Order: sequence, then C-alpha cells, then structure tokens
Amino acid sequence: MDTGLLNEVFQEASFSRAELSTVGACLKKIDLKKGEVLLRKGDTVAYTHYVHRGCLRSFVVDESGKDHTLQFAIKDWWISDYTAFFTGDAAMMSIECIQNTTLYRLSRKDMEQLYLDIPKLETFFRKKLEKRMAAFHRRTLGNLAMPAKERYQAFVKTYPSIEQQVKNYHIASYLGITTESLSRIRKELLH
Amino acid sequence: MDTGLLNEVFQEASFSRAELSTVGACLKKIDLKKGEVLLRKGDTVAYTHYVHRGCLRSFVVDESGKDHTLQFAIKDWWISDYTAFFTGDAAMMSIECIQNTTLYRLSRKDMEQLYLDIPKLETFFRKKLEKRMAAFHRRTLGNLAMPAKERYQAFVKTYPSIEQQVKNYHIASYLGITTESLSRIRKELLH
DNA sequence: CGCGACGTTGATTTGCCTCAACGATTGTGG
DNA sequence: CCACAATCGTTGAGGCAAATCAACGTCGCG
Repeated sequence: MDTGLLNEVFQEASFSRAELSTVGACLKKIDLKKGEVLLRKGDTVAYTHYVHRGCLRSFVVDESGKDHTLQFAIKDWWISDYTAFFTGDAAMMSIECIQNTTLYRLSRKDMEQLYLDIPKLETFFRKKLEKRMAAFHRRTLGNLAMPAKERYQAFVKTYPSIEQQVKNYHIASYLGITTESLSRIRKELLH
Repeated sequence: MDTGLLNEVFQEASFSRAELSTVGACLKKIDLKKGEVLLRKGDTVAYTHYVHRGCLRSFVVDESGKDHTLQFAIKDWWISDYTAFFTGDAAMMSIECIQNTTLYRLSRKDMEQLYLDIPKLETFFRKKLEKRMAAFHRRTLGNLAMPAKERYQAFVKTYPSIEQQVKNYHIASYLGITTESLSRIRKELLH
C-alpha cells in the first residue's frame, strides 16, 4: 500500500512513517462489484473494512421479508458488524455493495497485534467505535422521536453525499418507510 | 461490603477473597427513594451502578415532550449512560428510580485503577458491556421489524420479572406506544 | 426497439394516536 | 378505618400518517 493512501486512511491520527508501514502490511485490498456480498448474516466476522471507493450498506431482513438498511458506508468509512467482530458471535446483519467498491480489510488478529505494537492505533479505532456508537444511538433515538418527513430531512442534512449516491429504495429502507412514502415526502418538500 | 454480597455481584467471575475485598473497598452503597433521579441528561457521568434492590429506568424526553424508556434495571443489573461514562461527554439520557432502590456505585477513576490491579475485572466488565450492546442492538432491530403487539410479547418473554414490577405507562414508553394502545393489545392477547 | 428496473401517483386500508370519559386501585389525612 | 382524592388503567370515537395494492410513466440498456 502506498504512503499517500495510508496517510489518507489515518489522516486524523499522527503516525510515523514506520508505524504506517507496519499497519499497511496488514491491510489487504479487495475489489468488489455492485451486488456482491461482503458479509452474510450468520458468518463469523474476521475483518473490518476501510472503504476507499464505492458504497456499501449493512442491512437485516425481518421474518416478513422486509429489508432494513442499518448503515451506509462511503469513501473514508470503516464498516463491519462490530458487535460480532468483537465478540466472535455470528453476524446479525449482512453487508453488500451497492456500487463497485474498493476496500482495504484488516483482520481481528492483526488488529490485536497492532494494538500491542502501536498503542496509538487502539485509541484511533476506539474513537472510531465511540463515534459510531454515538451515531447509532442518535439515530435510534431519532427514529423513536421523529416522523418520516423529519427523519428524511435529517438524513439529507447529515449525509448529503450518500443521498445523491444511493437508490431511493435504499434510502426508504434506511428510513423505515416504503418507496411510495418517500416519493410523496419528496414531492411535498418541493413546496 | 460483606463477602456474601460481593460474591453475589461477581458470581459469574471467579475472584479471590483478596481481589473481592479490593473491589469491595471501591463500592459505595447508595439508597434512593422511588422518584429520585440518579443521573440527569447533561451531567457528566462519573459512576456506574450495581442494582442490589429496586428498579430504575433510563430514558430520554424528545422535543415534543414524549418520554422514551431505553432500559430498565432490576436486581443484579449494572446501569449508567455508558457512552458518556466512557467518553466523558455529557449524558444523553436520564436515569430515575421507579422503586425504592439500593445501589452500589463504582467510579470511573476507581475502575481504571482496578483494571490495573485485577486484569480479570476488565474482562468481567467488557463482557457485561458487550452483552448490553448486543441487547440494545437486538432491541433496535426488533423495533424496526415488529409491530407493537409482537414487541410487547417479546418484552414479556425476555423480561418477565420486569413486566411484573413496573407500571403500564413505563412499559408503553419502553415499547414506544401509548398506554391506551398497550391496554388494547393486552386485552386482545387474552383471546 | 422492447424489456426490466425504478420512480410516481391514486385509492383504499390499517395501526396507532389523540381526546374524552369513565371504572379501579392506591394512598392519605381526618 | 373509612372517605375522598389522586393515580392508574380501560374503553370508545374519531383522525392521521404511512402501508398496501394497483396502475402507469420513464429511463437505461441488451
């Protein structure tokens, strides 16, 4: 992995050239086409993934067949089923590509070792995780509190770049409404 | 704190008598009456609490004044705003007693020190936290996927002892419905 | 060109909420 | 220990947001 890309991945932290190269040796590039599945519900989760290009979504399908998008991940995001990644349990969600995507994956095992070699890295990932948890928490509370129109507006405001990249039915599935309802909400918002 | 109680608190783990007494020295007993507030939204969170007797709930109030119960805690549970407890941010939720309650509290500072003295304790709490996160995750997914009647049935099945202890309006607030709706759901479930 | 995937629109239904009234239960002061 | 109030739970009527069902426009692509 080249230095420029590594600087991009870890831009927020300040790692030495040597540290970056240690980490870089553990990252493996993965190319996936639109529609390909990165993680299937029930799998054990050995990796977390940095998104360099493209877009993915994590989702669950309930008993009645309805599809619920939990998160999108675009450039510069990390994605995995973190509960399963850390506990070793089977994945509760699936992850698929909704565009052609380039990832760099990092295994749990390498991560443990890197934590020992480069303590700063543990802080880096802990902060990522805390941010993710807080975001998930906010989203959950938002879902409890807000009607669909406001949830949509909040989504557009928070993730403008995602809103432009993904299909309507994925946004609807993220908001927990049907494509028809989303269509009507959008119409209404054009005055 | 007496040995019997300490054995109860840490029953799942196997700590030596000396270790238990080290931990015990950091736990402080707190008695609270029904209605008293343990943690207020916006507070910084210095403690986590073991519930020895009674019942509490964590909750948020949204802009329209609606009350949303996030979790109940009865005997043998630990409760705090863990996101805030770990990050040092202001609490996003409040916690109040819904029965007269006896707690044992542990400060973040003592916890850090105990982790150094008794590494096994870190594992003990990490597992607690992972279980809590997974439960919260499942609940969130359940809320997305299930109608109110099924959410209620799932709640009764998962937490039968809580269902018997708390008021209907707290259960309704946990399920995200009104007391009227809960009343009607219950009626329907009696064939 | 024609087919499939996607988005929109309309008509109808449904689950839950709101508002309002009324029993039941609990608690408290006389 | 009773009386009365407050709290809590139930029931009914009416309304609304979003779902469902169904049909139709549009775009991209073999």
